[in-house]
Amino acid sequence: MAKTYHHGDLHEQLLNAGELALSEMPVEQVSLREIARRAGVSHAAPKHHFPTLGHLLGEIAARGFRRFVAALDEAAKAAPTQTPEGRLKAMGRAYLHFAEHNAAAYQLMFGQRELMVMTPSLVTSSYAAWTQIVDAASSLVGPARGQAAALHIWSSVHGLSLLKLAGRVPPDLPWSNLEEQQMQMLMAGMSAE
Amino acid sequence: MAKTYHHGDLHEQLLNAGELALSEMPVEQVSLREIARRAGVSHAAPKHHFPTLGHLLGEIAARGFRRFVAALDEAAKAAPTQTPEGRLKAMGRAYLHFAEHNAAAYQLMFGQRELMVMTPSLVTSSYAAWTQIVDAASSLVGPARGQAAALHIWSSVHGLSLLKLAGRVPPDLPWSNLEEQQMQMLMAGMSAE
DNA sequence: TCCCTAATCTTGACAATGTAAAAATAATGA
DNA sequence: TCATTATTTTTACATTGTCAAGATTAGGGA
Repeated sequence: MAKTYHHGDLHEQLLNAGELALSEMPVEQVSLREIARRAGVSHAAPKHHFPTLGHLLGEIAARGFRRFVAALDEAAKAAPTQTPEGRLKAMGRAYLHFAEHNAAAYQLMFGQRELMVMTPSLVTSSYAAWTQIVDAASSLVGPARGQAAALHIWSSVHGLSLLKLAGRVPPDLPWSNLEEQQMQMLMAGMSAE
Repeated sequence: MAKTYHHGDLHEQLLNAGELALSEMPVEQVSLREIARRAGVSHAAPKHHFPTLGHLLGEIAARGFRRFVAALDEAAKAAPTQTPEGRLKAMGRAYLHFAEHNAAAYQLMFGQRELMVMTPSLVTSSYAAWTQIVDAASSLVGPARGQAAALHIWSSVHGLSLLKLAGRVPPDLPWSNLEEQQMQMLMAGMSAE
């Protein structure tokens, strides 16, 4: 089913336009009409490809999760010290880096945007991100404590990212040191017990 | 300057209506017109009390932070074991409880709502929340490491709250146990080193 | 080649939002 | 009492997401 009707795969172009918009403006400003505008079509054109804005955003978020998983995976493989802890630290740093440099996308992926629809591909791709962290955590603390440890990692890094994005980290704190300290405490908490 | 013009202190009533709305509907649906509607005035009436929706939301968030600080303070005072760790744990539990039972308010306070304005009272009340946690953390790990520890606590509990609110905590995990485990790892991470 | 059907896109409309300006109303102060 | 000022309402406008009706175009038979 090769698609080349009017615009040649508008479905794909809408996703691209959405991602581009998300990289250039805050998540709140990314509207259906804005995406359609960027794709060069009328404001109602997306209707036939995505029933609702929520579905379009859901697909964009799914793409984000795929990039996210890939970034963490790559970081783990490129970790300087190839131990469970070394890989986890590398993933943590990659996580913070991703959130900071893909702020709007990250906020869409994890945000409380009520209208975003849990598309099947969003479910699977976000679940893949979760299992990725569970696996990495399990290799450190064993499978029995894997999920709890993963939740702890995720909470910490997620919370830190959001506090930073929301500007709630006091600006007088030296960030570069802080990031390392946070990772340190995180690892210590899991290794203990 | 006793205020009893038309509605008898509409300023206050708008804040009340806003808080009530926030307790009855998701944060995304709380609009200027909705708050005005609940206060029984026209949609443009708030203009003379709050120049913009962002200012009104900012004041509501400030109130939320005051309730938040009070709740954590009370929890610390009522902690069963009056040690730095005991108080911190009680505060952590109170934090999670507040976030869960004031979901919309919490999401407003910490959310990435772009339009919310950092009102002076919001700055001071949110800073009060921060120093409250720094103080509690300092009493456990000493003032030198207080800020870093506070950030770690905040990140973890904040992240956990948001993951739960966003429905990203896998539902097959037993929450009651998890909450305790998370606190355990959190404390272990700070106490180490 | 022609034409019909179905997929795709545009146009126009509706209700809702935040904000601004103008008009109306009520309270204050002389 | 009355003019001034503070407060609220009424209109209006530019946005937004979604829907329904058209117009347009592509595809596959004849």
